[in-house]
Amino acid sequence: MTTARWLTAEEQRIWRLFIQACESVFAATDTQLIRDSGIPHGYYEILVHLSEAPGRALRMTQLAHASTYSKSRLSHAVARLEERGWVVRRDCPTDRRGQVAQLTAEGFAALAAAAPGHVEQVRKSLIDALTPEQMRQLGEIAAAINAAAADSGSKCHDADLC
Amino acid sequence: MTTARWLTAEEQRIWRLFIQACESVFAATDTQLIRDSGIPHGYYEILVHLSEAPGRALRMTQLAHASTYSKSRLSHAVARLEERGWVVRRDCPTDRRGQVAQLTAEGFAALAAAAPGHVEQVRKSLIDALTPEQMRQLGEIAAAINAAAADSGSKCHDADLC
DNA sequence: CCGGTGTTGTTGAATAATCAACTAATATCA
DNA sequence: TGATATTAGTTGATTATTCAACAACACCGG
Repeated sequence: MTTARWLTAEEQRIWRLFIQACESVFAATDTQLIRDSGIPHGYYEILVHLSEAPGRALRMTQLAHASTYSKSRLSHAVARLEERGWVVRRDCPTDRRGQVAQLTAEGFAALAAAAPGHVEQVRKSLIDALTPEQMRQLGEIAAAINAAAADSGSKCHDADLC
Repeated sequence: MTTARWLTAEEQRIWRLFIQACESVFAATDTQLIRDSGIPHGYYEILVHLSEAPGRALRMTQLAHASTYSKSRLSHAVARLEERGWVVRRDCPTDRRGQVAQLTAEGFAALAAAAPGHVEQVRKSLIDALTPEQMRQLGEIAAAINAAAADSGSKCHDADLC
């Protein structure tokens, strides 16, 4: 590596604002979800992805990818969701190694009960804070960031996330 | 609360892009820091704030606020940084309840060694992915989000974070 | 069909974060 | 002053996450 280009004062300012903004949004949504529904945001995401899948069921690996969970983390998380009765694990019919996580009626009900408050909080923390133009810009910025990550991720050899 | 306004498809798309973008940036920076320096990003932030403080020292509460750590989390984290020899705790001279966390020479050296690689990663994950105009927009967007959080936070009664 | 290789998912140990309870010191105010 | 409330910070228990090792199965070439 050649001499590192240091951040300009402006770049550093924006970087820190960005960190703080992300943390404040996620802290607010997570706090609201736990307070009103007892569901941490990570679990909420799992339930959402299951609820949108055909048959409200997904293979563990697909679910992990959709929720950006590692396989291990998902395995532990689904175990806890199973204890709550919100998810069940079934054997995969086409691959005997595989497991299919399926949302139960109770899980769907819990999600349905939690969603309105969560949506309201997302509005408060993010959407209502921005102008429509800024929302549009944020979409493009986020897409650009994700594209860059996907690029460098293409040479990723990490155990779980590729 | 009246009937919740559901998210439009476009709002939901942007919200998910935003979540994913934040996760990809923080995952990348954290992975790089741990791989190259053995310092998780949260610890790095603590070291940075100390390094910038007068005397490279800060009261625990100020440090917690600067790093958006809860008091308990900071207390545990500083204990671990102390084990590494990067920080020392001293009694506060003006308030006998207080503790002052001070960066050691070793801690400063560790930070200095880690910084270039970290900066490089921030460029890769965020800055180089965006146009200068988008960086400017991101700064304003983040500022707006933080301002909204500060507003609703003004009625916050949480034990730690206010 | 058999052996190597990659994939799927789980497990338990180690590490980290959260939560509630607590000590000790300070601030407030009658 | 003295009673009470606040604030600073720590601690230990609970819970969550990561990490490395693993078992079971699928796939692929000979």
